[in-house]
Amino acid sequence: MERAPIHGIEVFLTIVREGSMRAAAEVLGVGAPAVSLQLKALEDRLGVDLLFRTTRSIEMTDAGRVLFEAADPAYRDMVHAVRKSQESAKSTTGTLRLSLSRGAYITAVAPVLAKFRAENPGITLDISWNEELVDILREGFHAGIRLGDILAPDMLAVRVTGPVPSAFFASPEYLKEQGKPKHPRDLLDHHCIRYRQPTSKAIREWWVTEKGQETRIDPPSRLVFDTVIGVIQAAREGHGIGWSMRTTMEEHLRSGELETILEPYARPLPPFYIYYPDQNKRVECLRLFVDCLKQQQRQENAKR
Amino acid sequence: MERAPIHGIEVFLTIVREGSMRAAAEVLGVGAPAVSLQLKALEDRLGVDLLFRTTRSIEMTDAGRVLFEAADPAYRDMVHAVRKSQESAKSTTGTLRLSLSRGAYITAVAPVLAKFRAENPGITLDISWNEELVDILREGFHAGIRLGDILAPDMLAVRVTGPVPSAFFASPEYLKEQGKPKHPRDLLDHHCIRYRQPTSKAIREWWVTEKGQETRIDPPSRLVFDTVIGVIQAAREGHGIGWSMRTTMEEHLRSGELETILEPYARPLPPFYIYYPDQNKRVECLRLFVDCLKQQQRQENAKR
DNA sequence: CCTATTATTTAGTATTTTTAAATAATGGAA
DNA sequence: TTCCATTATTTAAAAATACTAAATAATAGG
Repeated sequence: MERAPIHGIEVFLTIVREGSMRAAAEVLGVGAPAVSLQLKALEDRLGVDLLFRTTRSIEMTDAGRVLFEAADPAYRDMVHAVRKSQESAKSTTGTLRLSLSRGAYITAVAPVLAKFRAENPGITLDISWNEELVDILREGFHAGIRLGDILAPDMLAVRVTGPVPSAFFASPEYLKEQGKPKHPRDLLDHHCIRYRQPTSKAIREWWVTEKGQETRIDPPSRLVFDTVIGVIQAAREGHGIGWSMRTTMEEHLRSGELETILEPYARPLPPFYIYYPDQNKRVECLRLFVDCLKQQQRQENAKR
Repeated sequence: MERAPIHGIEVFLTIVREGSMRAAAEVLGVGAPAVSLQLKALEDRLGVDLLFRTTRSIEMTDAGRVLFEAADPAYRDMVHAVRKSQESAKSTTGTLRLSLSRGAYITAVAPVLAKFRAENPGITLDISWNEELVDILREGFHAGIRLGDILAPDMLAVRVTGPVPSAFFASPEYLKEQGKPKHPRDLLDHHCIRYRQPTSKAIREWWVTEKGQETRIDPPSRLVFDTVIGVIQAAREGHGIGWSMRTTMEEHLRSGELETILEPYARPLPPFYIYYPDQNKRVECLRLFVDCLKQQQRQENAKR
C-alpha cells in the first residue's frame, strides 16, 4: 500500500505542538531518531520541507505552517470520530433493534421488559414483531429471539428461557359440540387449526408426550394460519382445536374463552434463544440486554 | 510508536466508499488480503467492529457508520491540507521575503525587478533593506543577497553578479580644497569616510589594485558610518573621501555632486550572492527569483 | 571555550505489512 | 438442489518499514 499521503502527519503535528523533536518523541513514546526520520520521510513524500531545524530549535516553513493550520483541526476531528465510534459501540445509550415473534415477546421479553427499561433508561428498544425468521443482518437488526428449533446457523445463540410449555386448546362451545379428545390419537377426528411457519412454509407439527415418549403428530389441516394469533382467534370462534405455547393464549384461558385439553400430552417446545451475528457481541446495548435475559433465566431456574 | 488511533482508517474509508474489499484493494494498489488484515487490525485497535462482512458483501455496523460519517470529511480535509501545503511550496503566487543591502538592491535586484514582476504577477516581493547580515531563518526571510565575503555559512549561495566595481569618491569642493590624491598611499593624508559593517562591527578595509597586485588599505578613520548611504551623504557634504560600490553613488556622479578619483586603483568587490537555507530550495517563488537573477547574470556575461 | 541540550546519521534489529497460494463462503445460475 | 463465479479470509514466507542505540554534529548559554 503506497504510503497514504497523510501518513506520518501525526508526527509532524506533535513536533509542532510540542515545539521540539525530543518532546514530541516523549509524547509519542519513541526515541528521538524515530521522530526525526518520520518527519524527513513525510517531507520527502510530500516533496515539501515542513520545518526549518537547527540542532537547537524548530521553526515551521511556509508550507509547514499551511499544513499545520489546516491539518491539525482535521486530525483532531478524526481522532474525535474514532472516539465517537468507540463510544457508540460501548454506549449504554442508543437503540437496540430486535426482531421477535409474539410468542418470544410474551415468553422471553415481557418478563424482563420493565426491569430492563428501568435499569437502562438510555436505551431505546425498537422491536419488530413478526413470525418470520428474518435475516437479522440484512434487515438491520441487532438480534432476534426465536425458538431453538428454527435458529439460523452462523449466529451466536444464547438460551434465554427454559423449555416452553405448550397446550392444546379449544373453545368450550366447540368441545361441548364435538366432545373432548382424551388421547392425542383422537385429534385425527377433530377440526385442527394449524400454523404454517412463514419462513419455511412448512406446517408446524404438534409435539406430544406420551409415557415419556416424545413424538410429533400431524393431524388433518383444513384450517391453517401463518400467525399464531390467527390460530387462537379461530379457536376462540369455535372453529376447532389449536396447539401452541401456553403463554400465548393464557389470557383467553383466564377469561374462559378457551380451555385446554389433553394436558398430560402437551409436550414443551424447545427453549427460546436470542441470536445475533458474532460481530454484535461488541455492541454494549445488546450485551446489557442479553445479560438481563440471562439473569432472569437464572432466577427462574432458582425458583423451581 | 504505538499505532496512531487513526492509523488504517484510510483503508476502512476506502472499503466503504468502494463497497468491497476487492475494489478497495484495487484503489489502494494492494492485494485483497492486505486490506482485510488492515481492517481487522483497525477493528482490534479500536475494540469495535466496523463492518459486517460475508464473503459476498460488506455492511457497516452502527459503530462503522458513526466512524465513516465523522471521519470521512475529516480525512478529506486532511488530504486537502496536504495538497494545500504542497501547492503553497510549489505556488508561483505568494510572498517572497528578501533581506538585502542597498548595494545589493542596486546592483543585483534593480536590473531584473521590472522583468521579474512582469513575469510573475502573482508574487509579492517583500524586501527588507538593511546593511546587516541578518539571520535569515530567525527573521523569517526566504533569502538574502550579500557580498561574497560576508556570507553566512551553511547556506546555499548562488552568485548573481560579477565582481562589483568600486570607486573612490569625494565632492569636487573637497578635492579642490585638499587636492586630488594620485596614489592610494596619498589617502593616508586625507579625511577618509569609513564604513562599519553592522554585523561584524568591523570597519571595512578599502580594496586596492596596484599593478595587478590586490591589497587592502586601512586609512585613518575619523568619520565612520554603519550605512553606505551615510558615507555617501558625508562625502557629498565635502567631509572627505569615501570608497564603495560604484553603483551606489552613480547618480551623484552624474549630477556632479561627487567625482571619482584613483580610478585605476579601485579594486572590484567580490560578487553578490543570493543565499538561502538548504530547505528553501523547494520554495517555488524563490526558485523563480533565483532563476531570474541567474539569467540576468548570463546575459551580462554574454554582453561582455 | 566548555557544557548541556538537541538533532541527525548510521547500522543493525525488530516489527509490521504485504503477498501468493490455499481455503472458505456466498449468491446466483443451470 | 448442485455447481460456478466471485469474494473474503487464513496462512506462511517475504519484503518493507520503523525503531533503537550509539556515535556524531551542532548550538545556546554559562
